[in-house]
Amino acid sequence: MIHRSIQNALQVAVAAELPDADTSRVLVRPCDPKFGDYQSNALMALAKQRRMNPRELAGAVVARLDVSEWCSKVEIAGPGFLNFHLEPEAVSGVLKEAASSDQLFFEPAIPSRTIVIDFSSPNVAKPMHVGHIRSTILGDSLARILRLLGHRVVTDNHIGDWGTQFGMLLLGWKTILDEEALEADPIAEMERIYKAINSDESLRDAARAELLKLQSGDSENLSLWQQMIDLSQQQFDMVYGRLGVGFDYTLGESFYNDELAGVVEDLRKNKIAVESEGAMIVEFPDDSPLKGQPAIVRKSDGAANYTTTDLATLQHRQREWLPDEILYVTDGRQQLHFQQLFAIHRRWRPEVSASLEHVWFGSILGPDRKPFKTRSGEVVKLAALLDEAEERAFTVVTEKNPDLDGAARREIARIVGLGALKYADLSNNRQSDYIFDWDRMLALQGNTAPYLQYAYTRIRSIFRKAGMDEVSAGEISLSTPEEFALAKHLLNFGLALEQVAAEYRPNYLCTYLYELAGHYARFYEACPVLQSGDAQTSRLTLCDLAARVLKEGLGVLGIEVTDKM
RNA sequence: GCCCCCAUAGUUCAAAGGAUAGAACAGUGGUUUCCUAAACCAUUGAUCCAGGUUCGAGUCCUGGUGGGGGCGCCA
Repeated sequence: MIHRSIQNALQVAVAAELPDADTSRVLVRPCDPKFGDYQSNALMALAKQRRMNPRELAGAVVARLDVSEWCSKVEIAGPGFLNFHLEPEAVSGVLKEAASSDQLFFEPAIPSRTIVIDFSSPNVAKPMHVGHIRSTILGDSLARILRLLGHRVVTDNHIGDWGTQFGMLLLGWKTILDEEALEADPIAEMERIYKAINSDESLRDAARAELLKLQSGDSENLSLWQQMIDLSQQQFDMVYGRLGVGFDYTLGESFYNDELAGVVEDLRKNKIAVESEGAMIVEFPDDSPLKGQPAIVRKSDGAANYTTTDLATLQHRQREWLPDEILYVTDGRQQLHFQQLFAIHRRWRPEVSASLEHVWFGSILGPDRKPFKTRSGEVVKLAALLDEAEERAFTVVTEKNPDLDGAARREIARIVGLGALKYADLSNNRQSDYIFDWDRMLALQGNTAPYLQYAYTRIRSIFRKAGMDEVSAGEISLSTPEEFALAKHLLNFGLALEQVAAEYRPNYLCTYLYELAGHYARFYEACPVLQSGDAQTSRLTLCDLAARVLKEGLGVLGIEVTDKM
């Protein structure tokens, strides 16, 4: 990548001028086109530390800098910025190379890390709902992006398959289960019996008794419990199938049951956990934000809770996969829990160096800025949400392209509808709450999936018209501003991927792809491809590269493309 | 009460301590004998308040104001 070459050259020049400088912080980044193609502001910081004049330092560094292989000029601007302007021949050289390679403007990360990603985590016997969508989509996208960059990624769906709710479910199953309803819609029926038992105070003791039987290994209850899990997993698989989401492992909470007592005992022996009002708790007297907010690791009834399960899970992941990093993709409301979990783990396993990251996200709100619900105030089920996305997209496709046959329109609607839904989520900063709005996400203009998918179809349409599927590599000439701008933007795909990986924010990639589609649209307006004579092969190559980057970029967001729409 | 998160055009969102805060939607005006006009071009308009650190602050620190969330036996 040219960017990296320039950065390396700059680091060498800085090291020669200032032998004691930490050049790892000397970075080169894309910048506003009015200043150049890449920019570095590192010299201002270095000059400041040394009480030097930043422009003089810049002058001295530039005198030692040779980037003529890639740049037509390097300027010192403002208080001490370096602005780099790319040489068209250098850019077209990289494009030519990429055209005949699988490496699309990015390089594998060195070193490659092992990253465990914990996401989605639905509950057994409950419908997957809108609350699971951000975790599922974000986690899947991060997994894909980190894998593309060459990391070893382990995805683990930590489903909620254990806990007090099973007492009520078991009691309901034995007393009020409607077999036919279960057959027709198992999740709805399990939800119904749970609600029925839960709302009746007088059944509390009976439900508790069922729970105890389950916990002590009663074979009937274990078998019913397993049925509930299997029925739920079928539902999960259907939703994941539609979303194109997969997991390497599905290890639910129950997987760790046998380890919980040992974890608590270990914490007690090491004086990390202490008894309080019959429960075992961990306090954080030295940890400012956690002070006064103890975590319970064993309830007074002797049962462990989720903090303990998460500790056992951590231990298992550490032993099994030796991760460099573990990501927890969950709602921001669980921040306290994860701070406590990480703090306990640091004390319990100080030798473990894996970095633990809570990759949290904000809420999805309705137009009224309250949590997103249906009109009648119900939680929105995920399957219904996917149906509606496809249905709304089908209406649009039918309106825009009535000549396509029904099956083709259905398939396009599936790709466009699900793409729009995912992109609306991923294109926002994950930490923001965002307002769910069908019309905006499916809009045909603006920063939406349909806009990006449309850019792709326009490229494919050119190849269809040309009667070819791909173009054989040749010289690339970047003679117009639109061609040059598009080409230069293609080079930065890898930077966008790295930016996502550094902060676990796919919205950076969305922004990059949206800009790419914009550059392509301007190129498309200004530069005829077919019937452009000598320029045709060069322009077709540019089209093909843009299409490949769009497809791969959307692909790692979990979004498909289509040749026609 | 304590703790956490958030605050940017009319609206929805961006912004690696960097340059004149960037888009989109909505609004207004324009572009098609030409590869999909689901497009393109032009244009109006914003950092909650008060201090501080810095050559430079939407970004970091302190104190307010407003909103959301969490606080020992749900996850």
